[in-house]
Amino acid sequence: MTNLSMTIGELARRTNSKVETIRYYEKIGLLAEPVRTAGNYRSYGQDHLRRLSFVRRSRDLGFSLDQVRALLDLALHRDWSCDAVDAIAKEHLAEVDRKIADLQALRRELDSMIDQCGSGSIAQCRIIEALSPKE
Amino acid sequence: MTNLSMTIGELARRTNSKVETIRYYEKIGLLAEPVRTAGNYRSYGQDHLRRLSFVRRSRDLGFSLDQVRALLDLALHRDWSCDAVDAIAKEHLAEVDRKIADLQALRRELDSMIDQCGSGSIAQCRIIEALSPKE
DNA sequence: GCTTGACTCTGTAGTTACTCCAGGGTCCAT
DNA sequence: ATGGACCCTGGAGTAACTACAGAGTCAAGC
Repeated sequence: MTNLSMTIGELARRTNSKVETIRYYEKIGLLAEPVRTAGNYRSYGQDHLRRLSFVRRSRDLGFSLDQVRALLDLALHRDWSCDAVDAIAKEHLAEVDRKIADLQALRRELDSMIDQCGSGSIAQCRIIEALSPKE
Repeated sequence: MTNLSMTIGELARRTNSKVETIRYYEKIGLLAEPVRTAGNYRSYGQDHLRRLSFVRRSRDLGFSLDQVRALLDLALHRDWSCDAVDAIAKEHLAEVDRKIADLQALRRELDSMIDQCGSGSIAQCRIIEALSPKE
């Protein structure tokens, strides 16, 4: 076992977040209070790193903190019925699939713009249409 | 041409947003002021629907309003050099690809949980690990 | 062993992106 | 001609950060 231990600044760097955000997550109970050093500095370990990374990346994917909390609960599925886990997982799966489809549509359009650019000028741009309601 | 025209409430319903959010976007200049009816009601057309849909879905995918503005500018690429369009599009493309990869990892884990549930109970859950830094 | 600069602490105020009233006007089906 | 569902403006409230201020900690170098 790697007995990793880091300061709040290092954790922030590794999870691409701000120091203040980490303290904020601690305050609202999303991240467990870490142990403190003799000088009262927060000291984080591997599980803090994993959990915070999950939170930050989920947020970056457009999930609210409440949804992130639900996903974390799902992850720990402490004494839950399989039916409940199944229902919640399926709901999230549907949303994830929707997001993937939207991102792929956006991706195609960005790609096509870069392509067109390579050949001199941009003939057309449909990135707005990529995320518009299909009629 | 379909000469579509709708109230703010209908636009909200069609774009999965709140009436107040639309008025807020108008206030900060993200959405053009629509024409008004005799009774001072906002009246929206096809392009408002498209643009707002793009904004809402981009937001749902975790882009900030500033990023959305950049994408919209890119979409309209009024008198921009191809180099500029290319650079910005490539930057966004990289981020989009990252997001797709993360969502697919999350998707796999949710899928596997649903699978395990089907066969009685959950043996393991790795959704946190799915979005953790790979060591 | 003392300084100095980068980092941490708590607490509070500011920002972004909405969201929710209050108090009133409009529209239209009965 | 009236009740209910909608719209208007303006302002306050919420979620999720983000940025100080003022003070303490730590390790490197002299």
